[in-house]
Amino acid sequence: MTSIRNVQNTHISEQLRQLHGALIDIVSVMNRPQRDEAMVRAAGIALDRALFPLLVGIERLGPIGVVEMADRVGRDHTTVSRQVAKLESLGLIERKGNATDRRVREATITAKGKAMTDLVDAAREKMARAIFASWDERDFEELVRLMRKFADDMKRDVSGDD
Amino acid sequence: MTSIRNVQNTHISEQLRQLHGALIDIVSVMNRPQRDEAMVRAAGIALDRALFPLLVGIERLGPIGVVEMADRVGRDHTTVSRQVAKLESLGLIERKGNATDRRVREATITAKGKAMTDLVDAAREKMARAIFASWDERDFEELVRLMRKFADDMKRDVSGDD
DNA sequence: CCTCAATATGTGTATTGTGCACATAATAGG
DNA sequence: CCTATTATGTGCACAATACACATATTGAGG
Repeated sequence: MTSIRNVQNTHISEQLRQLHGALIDIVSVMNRPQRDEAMVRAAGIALDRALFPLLVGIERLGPIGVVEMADRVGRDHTTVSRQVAKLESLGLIERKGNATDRRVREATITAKGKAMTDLVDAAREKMARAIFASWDERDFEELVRLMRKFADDMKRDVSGDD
Repeated sequence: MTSIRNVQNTHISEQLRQLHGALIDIVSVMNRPQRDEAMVRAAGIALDRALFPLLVGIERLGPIGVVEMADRVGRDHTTVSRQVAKLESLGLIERKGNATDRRVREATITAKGKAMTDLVDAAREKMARAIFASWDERDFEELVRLMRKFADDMKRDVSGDD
């Protein structure tokens, strides 16, 4: 192995560590005393901390079953089963059996639930616009493109050899 | 407001939604049955699920106090206090009072703890290299740069008006 | 120098969240 | 048809978490 190659490898390792650090910071901010929850609470609605990611996920990915959702959030399917049931009883989502596979009971967001995620989305967008206000357009577009690409390749890789 | 401006605003909103979607996917993968934990478990060591993010955080950010760490992970400081105490009793971190402020007991990773995070880091780097194998160098460098910038601006913004 | 609000850490205790063992229903493939 | 696999769900014990409260220290004013 040439020393040039070593340098490059070292450089990539450093870059990867940088990237991981940035991801930690981002997740850290997203974890803050649950900004979303605080938001909604301020709007007069209360929702258990644990239910929020699920509601958002169902809005984004629905109709979606319990198992797939559990895989997404990294929790046991029984845990998610209970939480989804709670969201249903609150009228924030509804479920109906899938036509072709009657084992799955797909969850979809209701108007009431959507009203809630819309509030949160608006708050998030406002925050995001503040963050990107000082960015030039090229960088912004590039971030979106590369982040999307990264997420896709990550998913592909994980499902591939796992 | 001109219609051109509307189009731009709509475009940005779409981009932001894209970005948020990508972030959800990324966090989703990072949440998988705790890849890290599974890794370490495979290496013969067992560590409570909840302790892992803290150990990694202390390795990255240490020396660091309980309150700041709690802020990072979005948990109550009392919860983190107990978890850090557990990490200490396991010999994975150590703590010493800060010289100038004797209220804080800063946590630092030990050799034993470092050995553990090194294992995980190696696994993560391997995974990351697989993901980026098909990327051209420019895109990769740009992703790192922009992600770091994004994380920094995000932090700045949050601490600013919160 | 003294007082008091603010900050960092920690303990007791009740509640919530979570996973495992297990069960049922439906599907898919010999 | 059987049988292995998959999706969902319940009972239960335990882990994780937050709230109320306590102690020690700091720092800013008076």
